[in-house]
Amino acid sequence: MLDKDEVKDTIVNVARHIFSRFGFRKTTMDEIAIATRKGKSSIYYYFESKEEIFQAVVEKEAGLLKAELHEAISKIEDPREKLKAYILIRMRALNKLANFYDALKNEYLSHLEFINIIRKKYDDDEIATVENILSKGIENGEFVIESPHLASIAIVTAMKGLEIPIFVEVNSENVEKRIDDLVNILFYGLIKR
Amino acid sequence: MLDKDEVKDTIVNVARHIFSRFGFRKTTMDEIAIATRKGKSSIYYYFESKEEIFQAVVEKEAGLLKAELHEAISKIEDPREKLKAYILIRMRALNKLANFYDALKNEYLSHLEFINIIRKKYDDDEIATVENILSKGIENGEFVIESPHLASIAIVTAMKGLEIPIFVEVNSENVEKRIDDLVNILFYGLIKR
DNA sequence: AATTGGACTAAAAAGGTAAAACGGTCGATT
DNA sequence: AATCGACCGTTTTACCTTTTTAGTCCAATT
Repeated sequence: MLDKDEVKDTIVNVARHIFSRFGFRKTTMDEIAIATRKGKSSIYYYFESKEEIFQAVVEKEAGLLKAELHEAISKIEDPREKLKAYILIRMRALNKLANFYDALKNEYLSHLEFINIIRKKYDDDEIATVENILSKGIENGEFVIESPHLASIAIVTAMKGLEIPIFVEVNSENVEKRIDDLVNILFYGLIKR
Repeated sequence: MLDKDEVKDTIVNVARHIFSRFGFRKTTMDEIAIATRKGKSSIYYYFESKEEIFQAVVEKEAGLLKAELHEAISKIEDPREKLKAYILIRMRALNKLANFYDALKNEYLSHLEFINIIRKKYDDDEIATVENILSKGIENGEFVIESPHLASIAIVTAMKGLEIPIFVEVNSENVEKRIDDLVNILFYGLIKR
C-alpha cells in the first residue's frame, strides 16, 4: 500500500466515524479536516469532493461486509446450507451496522444521485452473489429453479423487507432465533407439499 | 344507515379526494368544509378532529381493499391457490392505491402516533388473514408449517419488501407477470428439493 | 333538539432576511 | 508531492414578522 493510499484510508476511517454519528449533511469538511489534523485543502488533495469521501466510506463498509460474508460461506459446500448461512450472516451484519445507518436514515438522501448509484451497485452485487449460489445448486441438481436471477432478486428483496422488524417486538435475545425461523420458513419450508 | 352516518360518509369521501391530492398536512379543514359545502363547525359536529377524518378515510380505504380481497378469495377452496390469489390481488391493489399513498409518502407522518396505530392495526389484520389461510391448509394436511403465525409474518413482510420495485425497471406491461413470477418463486418453488 | 355559520384564539406554518457556515478553489510554502 | 491559510460564491441557519390553521364558542336557523 502506497503512502497516499494510507493517508486516504486514514481520512476514510475518520470520516466514517463522523458520518456515522452525524449523517452525511451535518458532517462538514472542516470537521473531517480537524479530526484528521489536516488542513481542509489537504483533504481536497486526496479527495475531489465530500461525496467521494462518503462513497469511499460506504464502499469500504460494503467491502468489509462482503469479505465477512465470503469468509463465512466459502467453507460451506452444500448450496442449501451456503444460502442459509449467507442470509443468516447478512441479516446479523445489518443488525450490527444499524448504528451506522441510523444516522443516515433520517436524511433524505435518495435525491442525491450518487447515493442511488452506490445502492444499486451494492444491490446488484448481492443479487449476483445469491444467484451464483443458486446456480451452483442447480448444477448440482439440488435446486430446481427456473429463473435463478428472478429467484435471487426475490431473496434479496425479501431480506430487505425483513430488515426492519415492524410487527414483533425485538430484543437481542430472541432476534437470532427469529431470523433463523424466518429463513427456514421462507426459503426451506414455507409451504411444504 | 342513519342520516348522520350518510353525512359522515360524504365528508369522508370528499376528504379522501383532498388528502390523496395534497397529503395530510397540506389538507386544511377549511378546504374540506368548502368542498363539502358546509361550514367548518359542521365538520366538527361530525368529527372531533382532522386526525379522526383521516383515520376514517384510511379505514374506509382499508375496508374496501379488505372486502375486495375477501370477495376474491372466498370462492377458492384450495388453500394453496387461495394464498396465491391473496398475494396476487393484494399486490395489484397496492399498485392501484399508489396515487393515494404517493401524496403521503413524502410526508414524515410516522411521528404522529395515530398513524402508527392505524398501520399496526392494518398489518395485524393482514397477518391474521394470512394465518387463517395457512391454518386451514395445515388442517387439510396440505401444508406442513411449524409456526403459521411466524410464517404469516414472513409472507406479509416479504410482500411489503416487494411493494417497491427497486432493482428492475417496471412498466405496466410486465409488472403483472413479474408479481406472478415472484409469488411463485417465493412461496411455491424458491427451492424445490 | 339538531344543525349551521362566522367571529375568535392560540398555535403552527410560511415568508423574508441578514449573518453564519459551508463546499470547494487558489496561490504560496515546505 | 504534500500542506496550508486566505478566500469566494452559494447554501444553510437563526431570527423575526406575517399569515394560515386547527379547533372553540355562541348566536342564529331549521
